[in-house]
Amino acid sequence: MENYGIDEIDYRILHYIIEDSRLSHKEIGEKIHMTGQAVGARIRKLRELEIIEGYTVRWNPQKLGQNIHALITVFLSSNKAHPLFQKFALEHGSVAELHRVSGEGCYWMRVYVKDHEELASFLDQLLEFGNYRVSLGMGQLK
Amino acid sequence: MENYGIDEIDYRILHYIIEDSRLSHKEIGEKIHMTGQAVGARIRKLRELEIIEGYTVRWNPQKLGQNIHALITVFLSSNKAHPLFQKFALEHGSVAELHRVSGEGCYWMRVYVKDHEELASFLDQLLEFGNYRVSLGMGQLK
DNA sequence: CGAAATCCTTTCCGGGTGAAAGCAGAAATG
DNA sequence: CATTTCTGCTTTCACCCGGAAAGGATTTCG
Repeated sequence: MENYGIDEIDYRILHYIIEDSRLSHKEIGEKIHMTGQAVGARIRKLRELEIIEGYTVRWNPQKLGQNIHALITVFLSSNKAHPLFQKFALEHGSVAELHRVSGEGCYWMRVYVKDHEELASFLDQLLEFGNYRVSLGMGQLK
Repeated sequence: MENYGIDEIDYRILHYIIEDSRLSHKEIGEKIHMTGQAVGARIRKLRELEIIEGYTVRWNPQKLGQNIHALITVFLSSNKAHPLFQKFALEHGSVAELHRVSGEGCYWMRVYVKDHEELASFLDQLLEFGNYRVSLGMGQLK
């Protein structure tokens, strides 16, 4: 819970740029009654503390033909399977996110593919390493 | 698979800005042998097509004291529970992501909390609506 | 009280962004 | 084949943003 020197103002700034990282410092400053430069200094601090890890975009897989959004929990069948599975998942372009987990399963991952066929093929490959449980995303609410 | 007018160059640009949305158009242009303005026009097109939905940052929940990253599948006990559950999840600050799913469960969500106590309290509230399965994130690999 | 630290504002400069105009190559048409 | 049209890139330009530096207000501590 090392809270570094983060205060309420930093939180508010962080929320604003999570929402839209292209807000100018000046615009954010107007919301919180500061100059843009002061906001810039705080954002720089958030970067240096690595609370902000990087800048990216929200993009729409469906509009690129990735119509299937699968949330997959993986149960490896043997301890030896880990390195191979990791290599597989890291290198596979359909895997958008991968976590080691405890609780249900060994890994959890997010996969985007374009159709059922591609999903089936992916799951076939996955069977090499162990078992899985799949949920298909039907719409993001938040 | 409505591919709009997206070509290989657009894909490359998109990958670059998913990686780092603060790359200047000029820098991207150097990688793909174009001027910054041409890159800017393509990015504008990606925004207008809503392939790029918005700009945001990658941030580190742990450094803000949100030490627990829970991946939760929710099984609602009754059809009547949906509206209330949705309201609960949408309004609860710990819920970072929420999807309707088919397959395992009714909903899938990502939750950040600071400790086990907070998680337990959250799960208690969740029990009002139905059942759940929890996995705890132990490290992101991708 | 005086010094140091912190954090803000003011000022200024380099550079990025987006608009507009112009140009080149490809495709369509007579 | 010549002409027109369209598309997408480059050039130019004006504006604004972001970061650095310097200065000022407030708090902390000996």
